[in-house]
Amino acid sequence: MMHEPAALDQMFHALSDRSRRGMVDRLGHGPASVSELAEPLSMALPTVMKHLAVLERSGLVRSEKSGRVRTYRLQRDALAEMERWLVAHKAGWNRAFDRLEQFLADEQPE
Amino acid sequence: MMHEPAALDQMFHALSDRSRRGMVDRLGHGPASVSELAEPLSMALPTVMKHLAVLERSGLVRSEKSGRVRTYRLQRDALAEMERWLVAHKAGWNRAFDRLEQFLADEQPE
DNA sequence: CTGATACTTAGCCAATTACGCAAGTTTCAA
DNA sequence: TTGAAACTTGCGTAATTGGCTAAGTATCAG
Repeated sequence: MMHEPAALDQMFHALSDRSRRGMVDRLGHGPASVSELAEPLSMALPTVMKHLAVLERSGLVRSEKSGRVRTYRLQRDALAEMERWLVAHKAGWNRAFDRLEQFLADEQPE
Repeated sequence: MMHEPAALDQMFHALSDRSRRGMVDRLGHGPASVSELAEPLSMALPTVMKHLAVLERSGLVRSEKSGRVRTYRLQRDALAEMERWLVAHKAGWNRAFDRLEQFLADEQPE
């Protein structure tokens, strides 16, 4: 259960920035070029590229260049690992509160 | 649709560190004191406290002090927001690949 | 060949983060 | 009241981030 690969670090980190989440959002509507991704984000192009590099390192997106255009798209199954973690821990969350309720119930039989 | 509160930043960031995920994991089994959380993590206490501060700022956990012991516990419903984001975007992920498949099907009628 | 397009690379900077050590502070127990 | 336990605070340092400008490189259109 302690497999927790470093990839998880990268993915959570990648999504901890609003601009990057915005890019992911955009890519959910289909592949896009660097400038298309940059357009809504009042930021210099090199800054956008750094964000894209973070996303790509995390494995959430991938890109390929054709001519002078680099196209980014979502990486299939990339969310799987994060989802696994969240689902596994949601269980823990619930267990914790179940126990709390149990405890309260025991404390105050009224 | 662009509600994306800053809390999401904090939560994703909080979970982007393996030690912090470990603490959350531990708290899934029940509340714990600072030293209990520190014990398995070969780190100085002040370092552990900073990690805990990050988790608490994110809203994922909360703590209260009684006597000289501060007890941490998971914050109910904290994962809800992250889950909402992930679920919403998993849809995007799937949509993207549905379209890709459609495209490939159109391109190569063979 | 020339210029515009679409990225890339190479710095630079301010702010934040991650970590550690050392020295507090507050409780609790004897 | 003395000492240990359990945090807390206060630094200091090194690395990382998120942003920029300026100057490349590589295509593509004419």
